[in-house]
Amino acid sequence: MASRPAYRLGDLQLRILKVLWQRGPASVAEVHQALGPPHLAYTTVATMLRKMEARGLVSHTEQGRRFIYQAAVTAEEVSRQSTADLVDRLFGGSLADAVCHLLETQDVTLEELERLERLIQQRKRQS
Amino acid sequence: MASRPAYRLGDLQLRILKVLWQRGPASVAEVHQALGPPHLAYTTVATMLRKMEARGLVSHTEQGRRFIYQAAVTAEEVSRQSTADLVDRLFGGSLADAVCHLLETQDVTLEELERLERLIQQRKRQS
DNA sequence: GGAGTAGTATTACTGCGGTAGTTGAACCCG
DNA sequence: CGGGTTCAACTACCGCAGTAATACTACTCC
Repeated sequence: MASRPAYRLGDLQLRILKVLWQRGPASVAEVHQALGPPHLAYTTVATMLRKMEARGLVSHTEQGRRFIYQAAVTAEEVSRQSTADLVDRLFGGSLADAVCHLLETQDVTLEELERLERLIQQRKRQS
Repeated sequence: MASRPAYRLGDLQLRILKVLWQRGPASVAEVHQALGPPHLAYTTVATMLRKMEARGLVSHTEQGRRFIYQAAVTAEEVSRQSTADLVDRLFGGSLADAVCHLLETQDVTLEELERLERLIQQRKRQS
């Protein structure tokens, strides 16, 4: 069920999820380490993980007295939701407008342009 | 100065800015009305505007005892910043990855694809 | 068994978006 | 002049991200 109310994640939450996506299940200590400098307090990470579990973003199992956390949402889901949210908020849901804007205002290399071209070709064939 | 710490705007803030961008300078009452249903309390809008002014997002002049607010940031700035922020947070700054993801996970019509194609052509000529 | 250690639980505080009630000043109208 | 209206100011409260200190618990090792 679901269609959870479109999560808007904070910086730390995202960083934590990235760690879990990359390394799979991990203890608090591992996540804490993996976050790298500037190092937060261990308890900060633990607290955040607990809050995230309450929101259904991660889940944990116990291994002895250690908690092993793992992501409960996929990177796909999060990216998809977040980008859709932004496109919606800023561009009234028009994906083309959004991409337009991206191409117009951000720096793009020629390689990237060509990559996108290929992607579009491919996408066109699919429809 | 400057390079303000990358604003991450809330929903209401964005909606208010959109009103101001569209209609130009406006009184609280006008903004309030323009926001449309479901109608917030008048004071909610007034409070938000004051908070936004404190953050430099809008500014006001006085006309009699009425405050006339106007946007202090442009739509361009906000879109640019917000999208860059997202691309950064989610895709490690890679614009191509971001667009890729957009094309892969969201629905795109053929028309949009063709529009994008033209845009890319045009962009290529520019570089 | 007692000390240290590793780990979770509890609690707390800041900042900010969002929401709104209350208050007080100024203005207008009869 | 006095009462209703309009407006901004002030205050307050919720929820949540972020941060962390403190407290409790259990395990380990001499």
